[in-house]
Amino acid sequence: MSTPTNLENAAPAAPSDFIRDIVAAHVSEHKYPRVHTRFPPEPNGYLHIGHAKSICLNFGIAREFGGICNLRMDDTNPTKEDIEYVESIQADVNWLIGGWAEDRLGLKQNGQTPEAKMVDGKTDFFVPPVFGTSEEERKHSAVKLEPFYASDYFDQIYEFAVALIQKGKAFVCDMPPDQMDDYRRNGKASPFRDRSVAENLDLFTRMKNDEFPDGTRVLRAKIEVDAANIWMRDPLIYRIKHADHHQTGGKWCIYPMYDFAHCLSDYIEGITHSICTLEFEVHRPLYDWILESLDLPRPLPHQYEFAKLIPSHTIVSKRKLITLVQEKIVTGWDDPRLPTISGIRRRGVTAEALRNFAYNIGVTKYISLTDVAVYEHAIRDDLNKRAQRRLAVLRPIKVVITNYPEGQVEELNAINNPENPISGGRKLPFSRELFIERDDFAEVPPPKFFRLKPGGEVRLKYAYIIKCEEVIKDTAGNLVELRCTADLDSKTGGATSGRKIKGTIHWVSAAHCVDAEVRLYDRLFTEAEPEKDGRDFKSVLNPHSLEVLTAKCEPSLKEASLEERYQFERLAYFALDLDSQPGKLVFNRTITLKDAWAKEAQKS
RNA sequence: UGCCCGAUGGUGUAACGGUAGCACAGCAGACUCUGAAUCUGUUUGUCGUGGUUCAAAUCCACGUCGGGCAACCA
Repeated sequence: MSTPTNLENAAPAAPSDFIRDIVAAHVSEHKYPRVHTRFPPEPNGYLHIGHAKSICLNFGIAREFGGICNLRMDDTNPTKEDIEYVESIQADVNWLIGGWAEDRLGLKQNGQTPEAKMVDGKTDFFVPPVFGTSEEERKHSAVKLEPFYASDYFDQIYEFAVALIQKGKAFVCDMPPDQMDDYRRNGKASPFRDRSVAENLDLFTRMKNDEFPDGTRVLRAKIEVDAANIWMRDPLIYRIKHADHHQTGGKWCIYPMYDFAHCLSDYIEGITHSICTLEFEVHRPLYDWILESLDLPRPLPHQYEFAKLIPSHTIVSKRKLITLVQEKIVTGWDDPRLPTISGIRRRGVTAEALRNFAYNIGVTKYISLTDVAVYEHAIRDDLNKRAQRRLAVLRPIKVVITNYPEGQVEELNAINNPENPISGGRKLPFSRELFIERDDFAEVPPPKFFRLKPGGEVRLKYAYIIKCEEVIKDTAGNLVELRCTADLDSKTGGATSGRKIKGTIHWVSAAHCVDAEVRLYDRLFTEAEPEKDGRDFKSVLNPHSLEVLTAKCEPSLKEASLEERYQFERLAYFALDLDSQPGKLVFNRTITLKDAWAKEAQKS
């Protein structure tokens, strides 16, 4: 999005956490020629706010230490993955790192796969990154770039498996799945554990050549039968799966498991710091064992683990996100109520706000629940500096200024953003008939109410001080109109404009305003932990997570753009939605302004 | 049950043997042509018990509590 040029760069100078400390130590001792991280999502769902934390960590490190961060699709399970997700992941990553770390993004030339070369007399596989480009440059470049894919390495990973067999460190196991699980749980050796290298090679080749049905045979690493760490109990590294792959089509009927593919993918790409979440901690010995068993010529990557983000008042598990989408509880993966990156973006949150949030929450190994208020604060903080102020009335009541001439129109000066003087101003039409916010009038005012009330005065922002003279109701007793008089000398800058009036309210001119659909989003769940104590998250859905209204907007909003952010004064921040058409404005409420009055009103 | 990891105010995080700090939230006030923003003040904390030390959130031991893993998922 376009960024006002004079915005202070709110991004804090240098984040610090235990992983960056490790990287910094490696840099100072020149352990690696260059820091190289990676962000390796599986394309089986949309990226969410938890991934955003990981992206900010991995690209942040690349950025701070002059390194590179590869984007890699961790696509070793074709039955769960889809090209739709590959595409959404790229869009989301580009958006989040745009203008911040996009030049650290490691990609590869379209179709490029690792080549075998000799290093120190050993066969090696390596695929170099292309980096230092902006998204814009990539779009116009003749050389097409794309993410890395674990599936690009299936040939090499297969070779590594063969090498492991040849070293006597892997074997083909014919046990049925249930029995194998049972043996592993009980630390018993597979009866096939001691097959000869020749037989293993033959069987593995035949697995690859489509001679066996799914589930009949697997390749297992030969490590330890009864290791304390279950992941070291002769873990499975290749399985037969007759399924077309979104990248390799029908080429393979065997696919490597995560543990085998991931460390080797890291190695092939020259990754130095393989940063993942805590649940992989127990896999680390296996990660190291595989790489160390293969006698590889280049420095090995190492794995470091951190606690994933758990935000309050939402859910982040892919399976449950899918449920919300499929059961149409939300409108799609980019529903602005969802914690998906595409939903967050559509809601109007900027990438910078999301990055600042990621910085604020830090990185540790302690599993914690992050209060959504921290997230909301990051959004408000960003939007306050960025958003153009506008006047709009969500729930209108009509006001007639009885002492203002009929047919007269004044153009009043309004400031676009008091936080940002160079953002300039605009003209606001004022006339005899206006709309004000329903909540800004009370016939029977509660204590400390300093908005409009019968016989009371209030200031219209940028305009006059008005006094409520009469309340007009229909026969049913519903409020239809307020008749007010204005202090005609009190216009901003006028003789009596300095009068102390406690309340200032927003308004629009009835004859000049434009209608817009506004979608008022709120938290999707009413509870901080929707699934606390095994409760069904659907039982705590917030019934008011979306309210749609037609708002009365000042006319300048006709020129609203998708890139801009708006504050409807005294209400909330809004962004134009994708659904907007020429002549039909649709705004998403990104987040409300803090509302001290709501808190005060609740006390009484 | 085994193995691994963790524990600092309400929440999140810092302090790397030497004054427990910051942010969010809360509360009180100032300012205000946004009850926003801004500013000021403020409540609340080192899981427990021992030990080492002049000195422990930090090192050690034991315990308690919480979490992860035990998929032909990643």
